Amino acid sequence: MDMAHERDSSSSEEEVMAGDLRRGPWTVEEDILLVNYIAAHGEGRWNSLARSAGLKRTGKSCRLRWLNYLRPDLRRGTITPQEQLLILELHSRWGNRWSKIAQHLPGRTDNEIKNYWRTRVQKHAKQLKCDVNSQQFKDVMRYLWMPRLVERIQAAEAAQSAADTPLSWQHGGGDALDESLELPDVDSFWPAEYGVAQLPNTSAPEHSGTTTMSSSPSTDSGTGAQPSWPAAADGAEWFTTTCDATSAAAICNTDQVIQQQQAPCQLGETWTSVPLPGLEFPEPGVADFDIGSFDVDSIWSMDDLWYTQPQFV
DNA sequence: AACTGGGACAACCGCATACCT
DNA sequence: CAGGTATGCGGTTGTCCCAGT
Repeated sequence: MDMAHERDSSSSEEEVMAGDLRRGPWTVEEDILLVNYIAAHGEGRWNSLARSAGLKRTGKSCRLRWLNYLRPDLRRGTITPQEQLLILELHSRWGNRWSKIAQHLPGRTDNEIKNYWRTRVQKHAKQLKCDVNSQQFKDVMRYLWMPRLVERIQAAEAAQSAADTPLSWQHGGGDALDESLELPDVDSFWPAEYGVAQLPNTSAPEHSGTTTMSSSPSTDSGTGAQPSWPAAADGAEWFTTTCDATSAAAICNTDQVIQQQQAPCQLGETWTSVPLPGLEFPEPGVADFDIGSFDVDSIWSMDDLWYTQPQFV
């Protein structure tokens, strides 16, 4: 979206004048003034910059405009599944520390991430009639959406390597991905410090075999506590999302015992959606986090419940 | 065609912290 | 060390656009 540059700078009727200071949407002329001034003198000292550049704006306003819109290294366009995955993971760890989260998404601003969270993620929580900070909703993210995102990332990767053609992340291929966005490699995109542990390819981490909750290795404290899982072979990386029967059952409001896969999802593996035993599934019914629409009932009923498990190959 | 409601995003506001004198 | 100023951050609001009616 590039509303500011489409706006006619003469349409200033709605803009509020507070004393000698302008407020409201920025005009093209103001943008040019700010960009040119920063190009010549650099950024910083925003109050004096605003005056020197001839902008009738507060320093705060100039800084925000520059950081959130005019800065040349901004990456505009659709939030990719990789970025979504990272946002979910980092938010689960740090909460609403938007600036901190944004530092790990090059070219994205804290404002953009914050808006994404409010418009997409909180919307889903609202649809599910639960608080976005509730354990219930966190479980939905952790056990359904995040594995699904991993699945989609890997599927797209596979498709890309097979066809070596531009990809669309959108369902149905109707909405083209911003062409400026390169599709990053999952392994390189997901650095080890983002809550991944090393585990062997051939065996899942030891678990009780009961419904004991295996908490995610990522913690909100941000202290970097890592799980005491076995070391990996062959550089395998494990995604922190774990599939746990208790939480899955809670998510689905059912007492039915769900086959659990307590091993974290491994990024390097092939992921498959597996129907629950004894149930028939016409189509995968997991929430689609990207397109922003899904059937709430499909989350909460058993009819469409799928869970994801790593397929060892 | 007009209206309306919701989504998406830009911008503002208040507070906290850092920095400077 | 205290006070003032600048900057950064998170929450909230405002505005535009578009799909549905």
